[in-house]
Amino acid sequence: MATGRTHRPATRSRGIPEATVARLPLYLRALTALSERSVPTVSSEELAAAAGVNSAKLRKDFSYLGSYGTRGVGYDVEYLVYQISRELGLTQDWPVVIVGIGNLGAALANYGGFASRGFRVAALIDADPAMAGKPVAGIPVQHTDELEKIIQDEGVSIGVIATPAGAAQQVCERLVAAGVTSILNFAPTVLSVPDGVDVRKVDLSIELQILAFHEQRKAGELAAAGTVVPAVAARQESAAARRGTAAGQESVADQGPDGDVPAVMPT
Amino acid sequence: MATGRTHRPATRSRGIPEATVARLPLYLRALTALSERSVPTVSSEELAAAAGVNSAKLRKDFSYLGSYGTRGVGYDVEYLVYQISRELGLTQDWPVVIVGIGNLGAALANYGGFASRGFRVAALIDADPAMAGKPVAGIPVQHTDELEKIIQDEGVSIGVIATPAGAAQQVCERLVAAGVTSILNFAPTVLSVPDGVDVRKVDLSIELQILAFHEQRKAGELAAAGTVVPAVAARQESAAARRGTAAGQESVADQGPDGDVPAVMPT
DNA sequence: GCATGTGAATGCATTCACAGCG
DNA sequence: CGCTGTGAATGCATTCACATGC
Repeated sequence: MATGRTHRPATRSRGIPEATVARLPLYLRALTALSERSVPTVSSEELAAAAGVNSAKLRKDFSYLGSYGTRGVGYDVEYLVYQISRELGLTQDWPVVIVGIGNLGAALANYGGFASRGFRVAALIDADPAMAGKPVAGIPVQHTDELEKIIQDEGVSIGVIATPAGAAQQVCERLVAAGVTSILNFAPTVLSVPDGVDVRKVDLSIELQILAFHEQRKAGELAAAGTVVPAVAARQESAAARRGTAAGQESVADQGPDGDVPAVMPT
Repeated sequence: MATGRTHRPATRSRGIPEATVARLPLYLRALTALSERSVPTVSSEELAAAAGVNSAKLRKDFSYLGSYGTRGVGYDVEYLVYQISRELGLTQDWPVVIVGIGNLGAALANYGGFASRGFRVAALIDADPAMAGKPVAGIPVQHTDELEKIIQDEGVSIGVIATPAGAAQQVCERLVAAGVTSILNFAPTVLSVPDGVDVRKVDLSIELQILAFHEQRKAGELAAAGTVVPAVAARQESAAARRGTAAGQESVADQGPDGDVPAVMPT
């Protein structure tokens, strides 16, 4: 397995549903915005709208954390910010390492969202000796040889993998062996990890493919209904023009030899 | 709403569950790898292992597409690759535009996974006039003024937003008005879109926060069990040392004025 | 009165387990 | 005989609707 879930029945402490956990950061962001505008209190309806969910769901989510609202009034913004931050573990400092400083790794290093909210880029690591010492986002890149040392010295438990797909599993194993127990994987590979290690995956091409599926269905439905949408017509024309072949089966799975693109891999 | 789901009951055509759609790209990737190694046929068990799911789920997923396997044998790799590609709409060409060519936008433009699988970067768009004409990944950046023209000329229906959070909603509206109906959003904001437009969100800081939640719980459980994990101990020491304050509530939500980080925003 | 908090109802998704077929 | 394909069973997540309490 490597599905990014801890599979044991989760030591019956306070079982917050996974789906709820995934929404807490959303609420937190909306609340932080309110807090910055000095809004003192907010109703489930308003907050739900800001976070893009419906209010019943939000109330149920919050009910897992405890009773932090006031009936007839709403929620105290500051208090909720604190409670959610604490629940998510953001009141402590989480050093993270980013491995693979290509295009994507550099973008991540520069990402403001890392620095805020208790995360801190403890080190940037790359296999290319030519990168060593070169500063990215103000932090000097270190060579992969240092990986274990860095993780132990800094007490890193969260690692970000932004290497090519071919290197990801090996990097993953070194991270885990050195003590990392949570991994955010940007490489398009299934990582296998021992029990107790969480993996979350961010996969650009998967997201695009899901969108394409829905796009296609929209187009199909419209066509069936006899509607003609200009943009769609244009796309299909130009697509047909560009593509030599008729149905285009074998455009799938050809993309030149690998090891070319800097930090991210084919599909 | 803006939850990235078409909310109508989906014109009873062939209702492939959303969860299944989200896994098809995974299967496709595993199958493509097998195909490249000229493996002719594969069992649900093997393929499931390669894709990181269990075999029952995989079989059920495939059953929504039709009966493409052979009992007692398994699935024909090439045939399945084709069927899934077709189902996902990858046998046609999808021009996409990327808006916001900062660090992240550039990484996306260079991303190999874009180019393969039927996606084609039709244009890179940025609001900074200084960027105009500058080539990124071999494609000249165009100014935001051209946005509508590009989308119409190229028949673009999928847009990628990699701008700062502040600009995202406005960009989104222009994309939609120009005819885009699917959006992949990297900006940490809730986009609101009209019905019929799909939005998918990729949010780095949310992923990290979810990992932190699980990390924290692991640490708690271990502590409760009296175990001492070196890495954890180290992290907590150094965290305490670095942080002046005791419980650290107000490290949340301070990160200097915005408009500093190139293509991606705070949290 | 009004918005929270929550049992109960519904709807999806996953898993089980085995009938069916090559 | 082995592996697919799928009804039936289970488990989660979302939604409904209203009792509860400020």
